[in-house]
Amino acid sequence: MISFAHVRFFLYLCAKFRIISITMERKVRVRFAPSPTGALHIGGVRTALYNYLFARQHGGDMLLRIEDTDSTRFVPGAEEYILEALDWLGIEIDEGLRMNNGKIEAVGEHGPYRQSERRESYHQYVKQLLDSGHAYIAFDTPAELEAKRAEISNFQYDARTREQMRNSLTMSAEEVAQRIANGEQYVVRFKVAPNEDVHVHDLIRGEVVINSNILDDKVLYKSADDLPTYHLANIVDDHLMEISHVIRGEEWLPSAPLHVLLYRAFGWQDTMPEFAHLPLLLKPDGNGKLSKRDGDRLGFPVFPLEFHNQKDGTVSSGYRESGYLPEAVINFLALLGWHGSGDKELYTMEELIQDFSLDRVSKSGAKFDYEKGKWFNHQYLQLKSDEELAQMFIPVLEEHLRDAGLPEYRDTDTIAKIVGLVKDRVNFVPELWDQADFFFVAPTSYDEKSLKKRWKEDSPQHMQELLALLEPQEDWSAEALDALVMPWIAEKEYGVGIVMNAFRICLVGAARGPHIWAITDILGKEETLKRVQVALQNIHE
RNA sequence: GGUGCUAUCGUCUAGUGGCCUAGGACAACGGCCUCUCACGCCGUAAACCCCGGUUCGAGUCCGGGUAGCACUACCA
Repeated sequence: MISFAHVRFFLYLCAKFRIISITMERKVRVRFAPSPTGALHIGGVRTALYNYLFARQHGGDMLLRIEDTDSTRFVPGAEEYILEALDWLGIEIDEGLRMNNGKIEAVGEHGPYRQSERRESYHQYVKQLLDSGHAYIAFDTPAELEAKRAEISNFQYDARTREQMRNSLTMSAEEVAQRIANGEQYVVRFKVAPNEDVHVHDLIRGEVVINSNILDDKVLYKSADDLPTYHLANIVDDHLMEISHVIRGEEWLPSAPLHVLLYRAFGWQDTMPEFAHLPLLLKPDGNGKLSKRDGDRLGFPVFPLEFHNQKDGTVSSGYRESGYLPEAVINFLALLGWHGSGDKELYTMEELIQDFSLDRVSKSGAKFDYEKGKWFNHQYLQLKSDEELAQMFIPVLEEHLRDAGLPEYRDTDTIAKIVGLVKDRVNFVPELWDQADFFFVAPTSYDEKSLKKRWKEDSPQHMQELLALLEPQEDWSAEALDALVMPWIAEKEYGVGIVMNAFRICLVGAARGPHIWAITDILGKEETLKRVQVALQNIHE
């Protein structure tokens, strides 16, 4: 006969010895729980990615919950931004809030998924802690606390000091009730037991032990806005939403013991999630956490999408708008803090899901290397077909040609052909313009350095002769032109480099670009000859 | 200040006691290719934070330093 006590004891053993709890194969459920306080930072994106990879690999669920318990820091549009960014990157949400064709939708049985909408459900848990003596009510005002901190250095609201403060531990029940009835504002604080070693098992760092003396009696709930703080809401929601693994940034490691204590106070230690604290993303130069300012200073985005902050009116650049491909951003981010067992560096999302594992995540912070990010984008750009790239390039093209308009002979097929000629030399789609501008606009000026080096005394003479040679030519194919021009150069002994570079300057305006016959092929006979004539008139030494 | 985490080329990292004369990638530099600029290919330079200990043997294990970072709110 198996009694309830037996089951409890078994669960206790499972919690005590991790090996058993792993073999129990609890359904994997992870969550990404951002705050809508602005654009989603690239470090947050990586946290979301690792959660997603972990969930997919274990056939589990990826949840998205909005942690908006601080009404003062709310930024309009931030929530949409976060969901849109994840959608763009291909990080799929199984439960909670997600983007569906540009509209926010909520899916799942554990909702609502915004903490501000879960207000009522936190009340009973605050009460539970109060009733069980794990928490108490405090009336100290922010000003009083500030004064206390100014008066006593290193002041901490804890077992040593709470007896001197204005709270339900130092007042009669009647006085507490009276104050609340009078509408006095209060907070509920967690009562941390002193001098206890709290063990946190971290999947990346192993056992972390912190003495409870350094923990303060954290505020769990504030009556002012009738909302819990992060710590309470987070634990309650993770429990209610049956989260199995909490994968979050290293900045949370110091408060993990508090969270463990909270799980215990609620009596939820048997189903407490596993923790994994990810290393931080650091500044490329110097030390410290990567911040928005670093991006501005060093000239690269730290946000996935461009963000228009409705609160302060600022605009921040994004990876998407800078021409990044989502698969490149994913690959780049995945390798910042994680590495497979071999030398492989190019991973599709599917391969990442296959190979990802938390025990191969680094323990130390990773400096953000923007140059490597460019390289990843280059790799993924080359994988795209010319047609796909042409579609992405056309908006850029139209932007550049706004006044001039697209020449009629530049149809989509031709654009794809042009893209194919220059794509291997760019890292980003917008850079295609820098490489291919002369296909669309005839040169109006000629690069000085190129002229100095490649435009010789005889060049006008050569170009005149070349013009005469090309004018009667009917077959304008690359092969035909090559067969016509090369023997002529050889016969006249002008030198291939001399003639071709001068020719190139006429057509391009500088000493750059793809093979010359590829250029004449796209330009066509009429435009080619015209450009040489114009150059002959305009180039003066 | 206190507590915790971390420590291999400039950067991301491989490395789980002998396969390490420390491997790969980005960036740098040099060469090749070539009508140009790129791309690409080939190559060069470049690291185990310091001091002890354990061991026949330490980048790898242990201790102590040092340094960096994070946290230390009625923010998350």
